[in-house]
Amino acid sequence: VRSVTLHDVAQRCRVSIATVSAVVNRAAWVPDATRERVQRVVDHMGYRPNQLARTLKTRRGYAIGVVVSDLTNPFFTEIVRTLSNQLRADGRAVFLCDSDHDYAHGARNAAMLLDDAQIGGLVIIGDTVPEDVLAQRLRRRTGIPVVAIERDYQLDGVNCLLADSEGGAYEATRHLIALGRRRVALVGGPVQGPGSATFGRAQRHAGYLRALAEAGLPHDARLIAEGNFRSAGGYAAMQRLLHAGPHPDAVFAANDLMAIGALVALREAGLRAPDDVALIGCDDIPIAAQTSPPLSTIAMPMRELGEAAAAALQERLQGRRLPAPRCRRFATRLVARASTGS
Amino acid sequence: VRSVTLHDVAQRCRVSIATVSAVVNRAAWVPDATRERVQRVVDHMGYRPNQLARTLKTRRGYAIGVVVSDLTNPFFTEIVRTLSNQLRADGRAVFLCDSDHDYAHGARNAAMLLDDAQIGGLVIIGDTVPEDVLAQRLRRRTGIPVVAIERDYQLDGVNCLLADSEGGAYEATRHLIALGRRRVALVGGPVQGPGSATFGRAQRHAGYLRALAEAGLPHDARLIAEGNFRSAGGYAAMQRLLHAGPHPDAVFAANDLMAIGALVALREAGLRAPDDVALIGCDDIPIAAQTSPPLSTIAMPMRELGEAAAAALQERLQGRRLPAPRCRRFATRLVARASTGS
DNA sequence: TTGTATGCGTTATCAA
DNA sequence: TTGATAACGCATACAA
Repeated sequence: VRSVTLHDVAQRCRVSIATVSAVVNRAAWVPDATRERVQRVVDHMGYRPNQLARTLKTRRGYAIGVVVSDLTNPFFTEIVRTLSNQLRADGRAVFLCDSDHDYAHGARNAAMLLDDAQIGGLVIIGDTVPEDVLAQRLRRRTGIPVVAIERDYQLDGVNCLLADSEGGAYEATRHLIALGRRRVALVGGPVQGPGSATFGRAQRHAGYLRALAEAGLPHDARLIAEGNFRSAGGYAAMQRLLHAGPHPDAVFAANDLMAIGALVALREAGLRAPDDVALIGCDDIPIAAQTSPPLSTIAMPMRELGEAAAAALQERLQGRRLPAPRCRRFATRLVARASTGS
Repeated sequence: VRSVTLHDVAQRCRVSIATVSAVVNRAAWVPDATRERVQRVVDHMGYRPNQLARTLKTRRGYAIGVVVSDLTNPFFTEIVRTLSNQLRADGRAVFLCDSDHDYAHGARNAAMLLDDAQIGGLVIIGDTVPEDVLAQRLRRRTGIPVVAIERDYQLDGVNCLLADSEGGAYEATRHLIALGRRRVALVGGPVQGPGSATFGRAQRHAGYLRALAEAGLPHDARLIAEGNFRSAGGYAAMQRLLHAGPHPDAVFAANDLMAIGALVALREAGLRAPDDVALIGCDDIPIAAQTSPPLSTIAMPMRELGEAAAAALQERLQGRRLPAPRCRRFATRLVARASTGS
């Protein structure tokens, strides 16, 4: 059961395969008469160009590869969804790869996509593809558009889309302080290993410190706990915070997943939010609005990021060389819910 | 910047490309001497076979395609993760496509994977690829292994992996009744449209009815509300249930996402679980254990499903024709937490 | 034991 | 305005 090839169509039309190819690729020189005649047969026979052969020949893939750090984090899936819907609307295939918090997996995913599948463009979401690996792969396949979300690669040819996490963390912490809280803790991202190179990780730490300093609050190391951007990490970090001395009266968690874990730890310790401990997260993933109490958070511009990534990619694929500034920054926004009080 | 080809290696070794190809593909007839010599050069030059060319020639893709109904549902992502980790361990590339609750997207995804990317195997998770579309695509690419999870395709060449949702729903409902509840409601999946063809959808409805009948409880239409397997649908369904008359004293939601939505609706209505309404979900996604109160649920065998899918695929790719029975059923398990009482 | 040659389905360069 | 034809990188039947 072979599929229809250029050859079949050509034979049926009594033209050469070159002509059919020209019609399919909308070459300008084909006269309208033959164009129509051929096109009709193409439609009738249900001819579809073999993308493998096409890519083999042109070295320009038609599909877009997406590498994502953690598919179980709604922050990422939300971005992935808007991104791929947009790309699909642009008529592109999207191949997604999950790295499951692992640099090795991220590296393999990038290599598979770039070397094996020979994709036409790449989107990297999160920090799971090491910079040197990316640089090396890009050296082989030069000129291929790459867009990174929430990671600041110092590579030219790659566009970086970043959220203003520093500002968000600053606002979050200020919000807690304005509520009258004085022992404001941070459940941060991992200081090393997977997740640590996410752009927002250091930014959120910095924003937290800036707000504290501005309010003249002392810097207390016992108020800072390290998580891993996952729920279990937030849970463990909160427990450590509670056992480290007099418990904090407010917590800024560097993402919502950790905030949810922290919420569980608080509940188990018999503490209530916001009465005993005011809690604010970061990302504004859908479940944040459905926890009990609903979680205050810093909304990350997930849809904007996804759409901007698709747009940047499409723009560069259309041929234009320079894609605006190398890095673009997107605003965040405070969302106050019950977990920080009414 | 060309990459290394068979030709380059052959030239360097002073052998023909056929020999190098044989070494790379581990042909039996190559003498150990040359094999080693060639292999050394292969490694040294960093040769990697061009998968596109290889697939174009052999018509057997190396990658596995995965189509998933809803990437924002942790039930699916959990399966996807174990599946792709397993496949990666088997040395296969995995390309994932999200259909976002849309038959058209599902159809396009399957077509892209099968026709364009010419994958070597396909896994379909959920109900988003219409049966006729799949049948048609499979007719062109015959012999390609396909595994479906939670959807019962009546196609040969397709392995179906199904969970015992009927039994699970039955247990869930019985659990509620055993708690002394008499007005036991169902928040079900969508009766038509995307989601409706999921194997578990009808099964859960049936299990619920069986338990009611067995307990001699009357069948009351006002106790059944239709959701869409998403949180918002569960929320709306619960609201309808509450407005339809005297509120139910127990609810079985056909998945955890809807149960979480229902929980929010209950809270907003000033009702408490389990005191006023006992609530049980289905799936046992990670957040189910972290809601307030923690959600009782029917655990679906997500890891087993993912691993079995990888195993079935691998088995069929290794050449064995018949892959055990066409359909395999996996057990579910009741997990009692606070939302149904202590 | 090894090399030659053909073709997979395209695109692209020429010549007609 | 068209049609041969040579790659693209690889696998493989067949000749040596």
